[in-house]
Amino acid sequence: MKEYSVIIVDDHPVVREGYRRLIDLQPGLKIVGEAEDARSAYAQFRDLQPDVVVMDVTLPGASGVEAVRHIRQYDDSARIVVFTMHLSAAFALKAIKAGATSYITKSSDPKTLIEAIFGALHGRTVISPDVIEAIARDRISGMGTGLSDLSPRQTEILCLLARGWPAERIAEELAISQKTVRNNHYQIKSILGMETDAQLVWFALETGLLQAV
Amino acid sequence: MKEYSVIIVDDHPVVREGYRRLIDLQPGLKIVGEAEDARSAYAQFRDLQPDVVVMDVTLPGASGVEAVRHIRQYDDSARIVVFTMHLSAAFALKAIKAGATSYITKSSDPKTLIEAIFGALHGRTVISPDVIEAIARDRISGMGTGLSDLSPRQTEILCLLARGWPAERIAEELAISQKTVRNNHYQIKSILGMETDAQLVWFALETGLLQAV
DNA sequence: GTCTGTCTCGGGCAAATTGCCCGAGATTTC
DNA sequence: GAAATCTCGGGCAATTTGCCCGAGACAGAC
Repeated sequence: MKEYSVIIVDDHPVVREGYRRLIDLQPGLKIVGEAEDARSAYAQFRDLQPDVVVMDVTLPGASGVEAVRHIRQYDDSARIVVFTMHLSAAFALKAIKAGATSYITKSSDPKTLIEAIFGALHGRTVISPDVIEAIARDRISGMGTGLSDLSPRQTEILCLLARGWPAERIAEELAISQKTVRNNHYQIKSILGMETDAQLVWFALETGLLQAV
Repeated sequence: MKEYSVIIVDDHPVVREGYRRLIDLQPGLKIVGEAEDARSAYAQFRDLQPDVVVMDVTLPGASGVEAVRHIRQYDDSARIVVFTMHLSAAFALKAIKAGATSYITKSSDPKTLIEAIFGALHGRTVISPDVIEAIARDRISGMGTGLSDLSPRQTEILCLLARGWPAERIAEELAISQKTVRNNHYQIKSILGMETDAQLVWFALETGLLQAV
């Protein structure tokens, strides 16, 4: 029986132990490497050429979605199973668009993860049921994730606004006038259909633009 | 050698596997039960009377801090190690005040967790270095968590504001005038020293007043 | 009893911001 | 090279904020 190689990427050591217990003891799978951030994930992939990568998308430093994109750029046939806490339609869509093969939440049954890994080996995409439901709900209630309706600049400004930066500081940071920041602020709220600034924060959080501490 | 009993509480199955690998294989410790939410954590504690509880504080449904309080109410000598992703001074202080013996973040070295468990058996409190630092930083920059500086009513209004409710809806909900809501809004911001509404959301999140999805 | 403190609720008003519309360069896309 | 899209900001009325004030309620202190 062929044994497939796996590398795991997660920033929490205890979670990596969990993967080992789950994946390594599975006949047919073998963990050949571990990484705890996006950069070393990429390095490990290049060095070890594993059959599958299992990774969280919330990592210290660069976003895991970036890591997915990066790895797929290097090797278009890479199989990447995203395994994360975030039950967010927007997050999932971003990951899939970036090139993830599957998207599974950590509250799923461990069996689901194993199935997703074997599925990925055969190029099958698995998305856990809770995420499917979230995506469906999202599609019904609105148009897409909403994030895609914003221009890059608007996304950038939203990011700063949601962090709690005052218009003044944003204007400095981006070297534009406060007036422009305010205009964008207004535009962003009306595009996303939000009434208050607090809602913007929640949006940024749900969408994965920002991460809760 | 006496073997101490442990129950683990976490809503992610894979993380629970990680605990098993870490704790169960440790000579002197044995996992006798698992729970995935606050209610069953309490039930398990009553049924199994373990020597230590290792639990995350962000659980589906009721907050883990409540679970800590509940368990300590039932058995004042219970040893509870909080093991969580949240690197937040306010969160840690709340957990400790609720009766947690130790507070360790998931990005800590696994050894730290084991040490905290054995420490807890002897009644020692262990707080991981990153949290200590966060608390120190907090104490220096402000006075306490800040939440205690707000009146009950202000806390209530903050809660609604941080959820993203417009002043109008808050006024309705609380049956007061919009003007009063606005005055409180201003007061809250100046008491807490915040400049923007987005910062209020982060404050509510860090302080445990609200929980991120 | 009265006094003092704190909380809640809101009025008032100048200063600042929002909501909304507009136009001009720069870039992209076809 | 025409059309579409971004980005940047001006303008201006309507609203909100920042800040100060007073009144009624209710606690505990003396």
